[in-house]
Amino acid sequence: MRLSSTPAIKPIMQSYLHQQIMSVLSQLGGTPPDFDLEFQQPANPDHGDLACNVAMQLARHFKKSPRQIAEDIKNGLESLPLDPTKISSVEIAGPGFLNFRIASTYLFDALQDIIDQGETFGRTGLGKGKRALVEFVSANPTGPLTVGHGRNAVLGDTIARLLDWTGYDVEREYYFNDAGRQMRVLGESVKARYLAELDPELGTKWIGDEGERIEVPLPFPEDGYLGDYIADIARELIASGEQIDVEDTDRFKRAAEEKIFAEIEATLSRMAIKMDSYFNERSLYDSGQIWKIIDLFREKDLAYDKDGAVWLKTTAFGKEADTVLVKSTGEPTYRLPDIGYHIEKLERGYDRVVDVFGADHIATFPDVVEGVRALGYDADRIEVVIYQFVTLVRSGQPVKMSTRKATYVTLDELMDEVGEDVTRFFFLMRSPNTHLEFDLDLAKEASDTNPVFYLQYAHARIQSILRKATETGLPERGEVSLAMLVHEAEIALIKTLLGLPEQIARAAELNEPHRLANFLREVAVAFTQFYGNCRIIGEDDSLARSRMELAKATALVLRNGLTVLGISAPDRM
RNA sequence: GCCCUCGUAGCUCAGGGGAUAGAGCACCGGUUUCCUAAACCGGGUGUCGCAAGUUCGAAUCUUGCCGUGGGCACCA
Repeated sequence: MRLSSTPAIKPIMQSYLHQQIMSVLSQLGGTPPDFDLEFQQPANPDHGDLACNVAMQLARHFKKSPRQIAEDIKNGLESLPLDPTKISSVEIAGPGFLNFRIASTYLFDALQDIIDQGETFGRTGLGKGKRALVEFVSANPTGPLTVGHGRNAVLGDTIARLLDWTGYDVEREYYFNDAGRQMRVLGESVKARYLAELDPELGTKWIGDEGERIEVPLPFPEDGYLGDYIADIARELIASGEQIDVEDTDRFKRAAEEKIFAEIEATLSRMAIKMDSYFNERSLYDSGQIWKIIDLFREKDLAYDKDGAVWLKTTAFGKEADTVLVKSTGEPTYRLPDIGYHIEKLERGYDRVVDVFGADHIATFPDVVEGVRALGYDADRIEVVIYQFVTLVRSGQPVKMSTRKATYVTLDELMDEVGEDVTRFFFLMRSPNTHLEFDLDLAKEASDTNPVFYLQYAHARIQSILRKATETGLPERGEVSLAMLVHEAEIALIKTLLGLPEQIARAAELNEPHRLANFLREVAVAFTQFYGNCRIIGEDDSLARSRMELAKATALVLRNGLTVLGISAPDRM
């Protein structure tokens, strides 16, 4: 039997051992000034539950061999002595590692603790009293959300959930701009379709590059939006019977914005995503904040006029060239409102300001962060999560998508095809900074080859066992003795379960939800090994009940973990 | 040309300066009078892109080179 690794033990044992080892080291003659102990969890179970490399690190300091130092520390620890209800053994191995094994009584207490904590197991208080803002999606309402937005949405929402579970007071915000060029073109696109609907004799023209030529009504803008939803909006306007002044392009824009925003919210809602606030870029103009920022840059000699435009000295931030803040037309480039927006967020007092951006922003956000910093704000509070692009794969071939032809796959279509849970999980299961290959065939497969089903199945199976146990007459109440859980699969499972809080905390700290997804797979694997080796129904009542407690704790860990990922934990499949 | 990402098994990818670098898929073989076979068990020879450097120790940190993707507009 191959047992899964034990990612859990470290925080439990570490603080205790840290104290004990430092105490021994001071008896042995002390440590260098800025020295601190390092612990790690061995990949190999033969190396115990926790290892310390202190002997190797201090070989030079003590002018002794690492193994000799390890021997001295071990002797020192044993004469303290170590608490046998916490640590069951200390061994020296390899070049001088100290390998510690956790006492099983400690594990049983910890297991009881999981059960007692129930739905709150996994929560930690690292962010207690702190506030975080996660800004994500932030697509201008020019069309339906696409697969690419989906990765953004799921990452942002899950990061918010992770922060919530680590004690932060979290808000989700959507930033958009309804006053820019994109939205103007959107209004003109709708207007052109509207006119064409009213007047079938209205001429058409061809736009686009060679190979991608598309027929559109004559008034259609060259870079207009081509999706069918534009004509739908136009037809709805006609059907509404409203008298519209066709010169009032803004009316078409507003109609489009309203309709599209409602659809975006509905799409997000399918994935259990709800924004707390929407921030309109326009408010930065209305408040005049934007122009104050330029003055501040000028005062610091970081902005100047040239060729009728206002330039930001990005060369002062290490860039090759300066960049334009305000065009000669008087219209700011995106940098200026972006800087303003981030200052606004920092002034709202958040301890962490997380942005979720696609890879196309990778080179531009540093201008914004450095600009904010240059104005005296604590830009270290800004954390930018960059994710790489998504490729859909069907039958081993990439699905061709073209924004130009509006032949992209929408997020709704993706969810229609593979389901909401699978959509969320697939967007989360890879590190944000790796290019994501979304295999549609795998996503639709209802077997253990699909990682989502594998996790959900483990949960459903536990619930099934618990139902069955009740049906077969196992008394609800009775003696439970967790100390009966001595099989190596049982011990390994307990150790794995204990890792949930640390895994969530680490994923939150690094803004990397995939860590939790990977951890849950380990839990499911460890449970499956337990399931294969240890029966519940049919055993003596007290052993059966003890194992049921372990199974319940496993279900809790799976459900809590899946909840953080925004994925359901079904009782039956 | 410059900046940023990534480069790990046939494929998709984990990997927090540590011990013999892992998982899933695929492929091969086995398991069902037994709590969900939507399952389980067994099977891994890889220049961790290449080369230097730092370190007791490097897939991990530094630098250079090669390759992928993204970006280098008075677009966002």
